[in-house]
Amino acid sequence: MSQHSGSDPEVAEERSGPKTERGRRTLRRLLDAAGEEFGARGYHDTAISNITQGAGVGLGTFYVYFKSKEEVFRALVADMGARTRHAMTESTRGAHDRLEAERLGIQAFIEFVRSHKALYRVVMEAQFVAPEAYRDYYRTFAAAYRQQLAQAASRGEISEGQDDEVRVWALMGASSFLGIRYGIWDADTDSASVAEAASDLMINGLAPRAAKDKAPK
Amino acid sequence: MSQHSGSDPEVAEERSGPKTERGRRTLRRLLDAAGEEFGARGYHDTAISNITQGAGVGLGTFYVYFKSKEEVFRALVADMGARTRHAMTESTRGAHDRLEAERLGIQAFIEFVRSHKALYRVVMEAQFVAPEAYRDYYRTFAAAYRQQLAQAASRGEISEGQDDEVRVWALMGASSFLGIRYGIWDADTDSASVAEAASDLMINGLAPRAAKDKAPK
DNA sequence: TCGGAACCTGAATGTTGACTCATGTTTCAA
DNA sequence: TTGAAACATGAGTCAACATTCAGGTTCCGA
Repeated sequence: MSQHSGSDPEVAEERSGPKTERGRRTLRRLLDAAGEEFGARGYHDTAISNITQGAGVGLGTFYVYFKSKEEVFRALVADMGARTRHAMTESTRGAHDRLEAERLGIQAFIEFVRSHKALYRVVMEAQFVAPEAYRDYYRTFAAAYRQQLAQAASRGEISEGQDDEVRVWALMGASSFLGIRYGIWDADTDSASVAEAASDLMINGLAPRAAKDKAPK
Repeated sequence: MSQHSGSDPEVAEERSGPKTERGRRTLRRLLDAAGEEFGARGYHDTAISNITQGAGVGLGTFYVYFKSKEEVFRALVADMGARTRHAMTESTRGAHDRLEAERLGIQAFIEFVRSHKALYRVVMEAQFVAPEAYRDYYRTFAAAYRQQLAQAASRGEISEGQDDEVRVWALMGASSFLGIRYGIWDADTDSASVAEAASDLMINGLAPRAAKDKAPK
């Protein structure tokens, strides 16, 4: 929950993070508070003093741990990237094939956004506040996704597409928008049925089903 | 091109816009300059003085036409909404059926983003600067898109989906991400082949093609 | 030719908020 | 016990705007 991923977020300290337990605790409080505040008010409407108050530390303390306002923000985006990938990996672990994994992934993503509304907003705002971090977020995700598709295709579970990079971005875009639409704007809709409808589209496409008991036209 | 849509953007003037030709020209210059600046530097890094300098007018003149910085921004988003819908309508006009329209639409969207990079950024940033305007942008788009799908389904051109709202958002998301990926980040890739690969996914899905000359498995 | 409506202007105002720094306080190894 | 490394602090600095305003200038009908 508050493990903040594997690789330490880049903190101000030239090398290594806090040296003492007290320091690590303070860093964690600052990161958590920053997530809350940025998520709730957005980057520009969040003052450093909001964050330090949220963390229950003095204003100056912030600059003991971060070089700038932007730096915490970047750390949060990187952290979210790791968490998102982790959640996706977990949710699709039990799938029997890629097609099932797609459905599970879409549903898990919507639910992930729902339960991390604030932090997910941070990721999206990164597009404007820290474009590099934003691109990394999606590039890393896309790379992992591509590999999944390639393996699935070689197993014959999905078709050989014309261009997996394109497929991956289309799929990420679909999930992303569904995440906003049903994870944030309309968080009451049953996520399973949304995922069912969406994965039906992603798996079978828009084309009319070949008629089985009825001649077409 | 610079018609700025049908319904006037909401200007500061309580009722009606500029009364004279000079006024209309100044308003247009301000809107164009605002689009340039916001698109290039983003909302928060753009100062009103940047806009007025770009438009070649005095600082105070801005407030003759707009109540606030946010107001121009909203006007720009609304304008872009109209232009986007217009571009999509035009590009799919000649399609023989909905499946072809999808491919044309994806390609047209990528090209639209390419040729309006700056303004498209404005739309995306609206998510944080003017959330209402952002939601309107997509809601209006979604409504029109749904209607297209419903009609196509009744004509038998596409399958009856489980939930057209979900399909529409997935499709918009896919196009949106492809627009960013291939319209902004990598604007050199041939848009036709991206659209071809993407529409193949949206039309036929990920599922392996039913074997015609080879038994499955 | 005149008056007022429409339009233009940029210096001045006021606020906001990121970041610094000089001065503590706490921790802990020797 | 001690001193120095690590950590904490918040008043003060400073630059960056958004917005206002009081005083022009231009246009046009009568």
